[in-house]
Amino acid sequence: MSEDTKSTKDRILDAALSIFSNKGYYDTRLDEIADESQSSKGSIYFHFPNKERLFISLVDQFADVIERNVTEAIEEHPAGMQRVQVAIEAVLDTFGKYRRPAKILLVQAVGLGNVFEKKRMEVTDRFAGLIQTYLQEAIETGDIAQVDTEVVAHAWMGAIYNVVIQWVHTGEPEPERIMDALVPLLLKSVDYEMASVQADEASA
Amino acid sequence: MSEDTKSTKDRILDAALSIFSNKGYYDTRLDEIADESQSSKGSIYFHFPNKERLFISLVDQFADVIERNVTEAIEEHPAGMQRVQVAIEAVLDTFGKYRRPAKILLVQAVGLGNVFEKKRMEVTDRFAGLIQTYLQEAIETGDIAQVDTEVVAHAWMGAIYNVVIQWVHTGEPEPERIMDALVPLLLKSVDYEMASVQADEASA
DNA sequence: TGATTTAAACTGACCAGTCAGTCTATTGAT
DNA sequence: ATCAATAGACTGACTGGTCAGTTTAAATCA
Repeated sequence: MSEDTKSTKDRILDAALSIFSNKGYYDTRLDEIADESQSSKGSIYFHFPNKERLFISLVDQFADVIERNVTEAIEEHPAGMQRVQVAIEAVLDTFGKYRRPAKILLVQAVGLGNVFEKKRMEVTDRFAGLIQTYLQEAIETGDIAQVDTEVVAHAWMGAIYNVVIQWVHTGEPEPERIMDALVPLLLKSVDYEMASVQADEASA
Repeated sequence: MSEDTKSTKDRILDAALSIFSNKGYYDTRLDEIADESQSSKGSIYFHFPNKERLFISLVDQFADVIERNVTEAIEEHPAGMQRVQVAIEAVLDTFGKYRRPAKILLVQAVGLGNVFEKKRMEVTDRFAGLIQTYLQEAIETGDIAQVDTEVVAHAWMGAIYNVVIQWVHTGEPEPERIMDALVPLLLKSVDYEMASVQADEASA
């Protein structure tokens, strides 16, 4: 499916992704999206009710991708710390593969005022909730000692986000280096010495 | 110094802080700042060249406060991991004391487009650089083993930022709980078992 | 043909930034 | 002491560009 056989809606989404991720929400003009998508303003407003929703649909779309990748990666592993590790790796892997959506979610969707802030909280809570659940499981299976799972979850998310943001901005450190340094760091922070999980994704 | 004996410029800064932190940059109207500061639009433009610079001066102001607090807290401690610990505590302490400036720096200054992004990078790099330096010292003194200080620095900053952001948004977890859970977490992540540093600030 | 989709011109609310003018305080001259 | 001159701080009505969103008409499809 090349660029010109795609549906107009998809072309609009692609263009929006590209421009929003570069310029941020407020510096992006709908006319520019119309241009870049080889369509028109009317088209945009046919497919989306307004600028806000167009942007938010990009956020949602990517949040879904991440969540799907995590739950898929997890299901073939037993409950406990191994799941936590696999989940982190799946998130990092997804960010690594989709740099522009990552920038939208982690950078451009922040600080846009309260409407967007609410949406961001929603996504954030969704992920933090996931991490908390898996951590709780790991505590119950005895893999790690009792910890404040709420703080740990948010701290981990922040750590992951920030390292990825740095990469999104500068191209450094590369995903591989992030994976090598960050995963052990996070696991150690709850006193878990990791045993390397066989490289599933890497061979795919 | 009560509200009405303050200089106009200070009243403008106060109002700007309050409104920017609540509504974000783009949803803030200069007319509203003029209102709230009991001054006028002309006055704002007398003291600041434009909206952007007014906002940025708030960011700078707070970044300076943090850096000062950190360097002050540190100087009475010996190089090594104890400094790292004290630095983290000083940052958390400062965020805890200034919730609104914290929100400006951590939330409202993100995603505003490239001008602001540059400024944010500058501040971020400044702090990450500090942390990296202290970590490097701790490695040299043998307090901790070799680690990827760049990744660790950014991961820590992200962890701190994100937990604080959560608190800024929801009021939970409270600073004390953050301090209790987060500091050991971060130190453990580089394999350092902390010995509680005597409570300097607490008694002040 | 008629329903959907797209193009392009158009509208008008909005708001950052301007500026002519006022107000207040300080200085210096008589 | 009184007045005039100057400067710095401040006011708020006004403007002009911008751009999200609308409208209308044409094209494409079923």
